Amino acid sequence: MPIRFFNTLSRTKEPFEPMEPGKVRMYTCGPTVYNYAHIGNLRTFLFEDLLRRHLKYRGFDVYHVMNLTDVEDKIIRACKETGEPLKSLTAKYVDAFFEDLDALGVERAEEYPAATDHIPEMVELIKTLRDRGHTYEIDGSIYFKLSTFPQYGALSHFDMDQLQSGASGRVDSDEYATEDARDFALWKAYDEDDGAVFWETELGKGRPGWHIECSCMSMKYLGESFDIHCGGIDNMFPHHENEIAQSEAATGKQFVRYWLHSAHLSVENKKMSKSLGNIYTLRDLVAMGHDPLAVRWALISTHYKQPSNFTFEGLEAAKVTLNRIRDFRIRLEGIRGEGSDLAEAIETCEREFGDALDDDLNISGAIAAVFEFVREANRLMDKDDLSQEGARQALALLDRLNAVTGLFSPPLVDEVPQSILDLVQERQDARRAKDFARADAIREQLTSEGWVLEDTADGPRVKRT
RNA sequence: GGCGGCAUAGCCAAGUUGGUAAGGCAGAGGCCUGCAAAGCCUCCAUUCCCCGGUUCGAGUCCGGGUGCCGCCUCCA
Repeated sequence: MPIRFFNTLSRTKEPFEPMEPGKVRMYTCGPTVYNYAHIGNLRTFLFEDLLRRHLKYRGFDVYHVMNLTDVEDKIIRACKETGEPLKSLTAKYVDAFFEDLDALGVERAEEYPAATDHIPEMVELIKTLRDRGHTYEIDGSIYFKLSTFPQYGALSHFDMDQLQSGASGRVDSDEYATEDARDFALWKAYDEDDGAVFWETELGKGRPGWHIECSCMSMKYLGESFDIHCGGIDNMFPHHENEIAQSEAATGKQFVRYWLHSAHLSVENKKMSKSLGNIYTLRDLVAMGHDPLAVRWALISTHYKQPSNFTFEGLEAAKVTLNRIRDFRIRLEGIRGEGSDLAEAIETCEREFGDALDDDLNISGAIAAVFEFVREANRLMDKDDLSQEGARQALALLDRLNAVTGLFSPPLVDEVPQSILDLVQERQDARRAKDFARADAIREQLTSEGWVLEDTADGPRVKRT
């Protein structure tokens, strides 16, 4: 069965075939680095991570580019408010962004181009558009003339004549001195509010519009036509629509073949908003004591196209589920004897897992396949009938599936303090002396200090709660 | 006003071309255990927002409602 993706362009699931066999070139809209990424942003990045990992799992050579938007209205505003220079402000949040990715176990893309490193390329692209008659200039700013690109709207399926300009209530009319309200800026002439943020270029003194960086950098690193472009659903219009207009007007070629958009995340059934105080960053959750991998689980385990609801109850459930996998791995690692293997179950699990993800990244189905396998393997271990080789193969399976999802990794080994080990030993002595009251008291003490004690066939084991 | 998405057990959430409701969490009972924990077994949706229709058969198709959500110029 081929991989199929829901392509926003056609609004249908299509078999995925890259332009160049065996090689996938993809671009994903990255962070605007003026703040810490919130869990909604992270959900999208996790979906894209799953996408690239699954393509690699299926044998594709993936070349993935994610931009860093480091010049833009909100950033400039933040600079004004804090008095911090653009570069140092954005550098701080770029670092934070990569820290978050690492904590969540997100694989690195091949390239992370920053907008401010590509001003000359953007100028060139704008000049090309100008030469081709797609632009006009007002007061030093250059705009894309939408009337020269009649295909506009193909992605979002908006009928431009029916768009109600300003319906979202977010448009500041003063901001748009364009001929047509729908035209968008390619280059913004310098304004005093921009402070020290400007470039002296052939187009004059100013800065690029937001959309142009994605057209420019994606085509620079991936070519004028490439396979996959992703982003949050909110970027579909106008951002991605504008990217298409800029790119295709400049090259005359199809820009992107498959567009994949992730749905939004709500928090406790409410839209994230400052007034509700429910915009969480990864570091907020970690500060509350949550495991980043539990956050990964909570954010990745709902199909990307499905609106998802983040709840603390769900995060707890993710933690418990993650622990189930971790305990399972530890149990497998302890298997030594002879017995049956799990060849058939492994084959079934991996096939169902792969089939599910091939079907537009059906992560729920993939996870379900893994739990069927976990139960079967546990059953065999309960009967003491799993061979060491079988256990080894089961662990190898988990490693393969972990390479795709990042959900089945080995637990981090907790450093157990000597004081805790002493208590464990003391309890063992008490048990041997049949002083169970004392033994239970010690276990309660361990619990209160954040450790769970389990008596296993191989002796007592402590782990973090 | 326009466009789009979603409604499946207490919660989260899958359900290809219609064929008789995955999985996880929580809960109940049992096995195991000195007691636990972990694990395993059993139970937990005559039913998939509502009303019609097509069909031998619909969560899945068609028509009509209801509710929630998103986008409509720079929010992933």
